[in-house]
Amino acid sequence: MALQHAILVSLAERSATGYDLARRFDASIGHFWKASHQQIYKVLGRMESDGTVACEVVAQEGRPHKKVYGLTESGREELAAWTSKATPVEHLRSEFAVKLRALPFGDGDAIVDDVRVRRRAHQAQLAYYTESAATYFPRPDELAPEDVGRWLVLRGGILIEQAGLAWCDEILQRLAPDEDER
Amino acid sequence: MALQHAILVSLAERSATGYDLARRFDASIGHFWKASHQQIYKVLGRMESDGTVACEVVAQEGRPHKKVYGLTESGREELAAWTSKATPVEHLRSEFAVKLRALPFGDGDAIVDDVRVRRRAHQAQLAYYTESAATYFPRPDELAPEDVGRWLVLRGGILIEQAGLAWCDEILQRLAPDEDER
DNA sequence: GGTTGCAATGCAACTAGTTGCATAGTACGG
DNA sequence: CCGTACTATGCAACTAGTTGCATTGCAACC
Repeated sequence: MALQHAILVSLAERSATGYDLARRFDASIGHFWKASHQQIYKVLGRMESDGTVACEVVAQEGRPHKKVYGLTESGREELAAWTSKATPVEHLRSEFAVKLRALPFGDGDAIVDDVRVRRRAHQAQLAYYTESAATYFPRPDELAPEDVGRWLVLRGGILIEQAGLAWCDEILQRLAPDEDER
Repeated sequence: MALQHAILVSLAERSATGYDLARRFDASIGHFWKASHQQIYKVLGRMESDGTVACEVVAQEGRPHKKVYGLTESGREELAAWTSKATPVEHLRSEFAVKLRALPFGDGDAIVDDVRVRRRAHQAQLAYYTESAATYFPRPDELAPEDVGRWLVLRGGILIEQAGLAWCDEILQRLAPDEDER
């Protein structure tokens, strides 16, 4: 039930509708935890009946009404309680690694193509994180206390994408050494 | 249905019982795709009725009988077909990153403890991969063709764990700079 | 002689997440 | 005026994975 906690964090940062949350989970926090709007509405509904969040229905002109959710006192407690107990170390799960192991039984060229796609994705993501870091945290040595978490998360993203990129480069060097990598 | 493909790869490398597979998914291939024995038996059953694997029941003395599974022709085709089509790039999903973002709303000391646990886990995993690489592939420049995939997977593991370790170190430097890191 | 552990298989109930569909009004481009 | 896109919410059916339990027999340890 980790989505619950991701929602708690997101709502702690700022109250929002399910729709807003869905957009945040497409960007920002969503770089580390994806969720569809269906799943968000479902969990949000459960959280409301649990009492960790509460909503206020806001009528809008020319738009559907919306339900703005915020944390309740019990939600804030739940969030604090979650941070204070250890999160089990998640093991990585990479379909891509499985596929690499399938090299002797499959189509090497297709796998190389796959690596190239993946390499570009890592590059794009890395560029995004790097720019975000430069834009929002131009002086990482003088961070406001409330920004430390976000900065560290960005740093994690950067390190992980760099590792992914380096992996792709090693693979390409091994499997397609003659071709121009770009 | 990625577990299916992981099982196909594992059985392509060597025929096995469900029990054997469960052990492999605790080590080896399991470093990149975990699965419980329950899940394995379930999927194996479905794969048998799909005709991608077939089993032979082997009686044993003083032990329960066992079902040794192997790939069928259709299983080999399915595996090759899977390698030849692109795997969607999986987005990472890190409860830990979410937790970091919860820093302003939670218990900083507990989070630091969590980072230490995580750091040790990355260190252990890195040591395991490094040793495996040294043991099984002492001469990475002269790999047999069938070993290339396994070698690249190990390299990926090493790069990812190094990135995880570096992340933990950055976090600790930021959040607990005075304390001895070891 | 009892407990623990290994080999070997599996069912049942549950939780989490995905995919597909539905609705409804507004705004904007062609 | 027609189609597309955005705001906003949600249900239903399905797939994947987790958790808990059950069985059988042997070997080894204390």
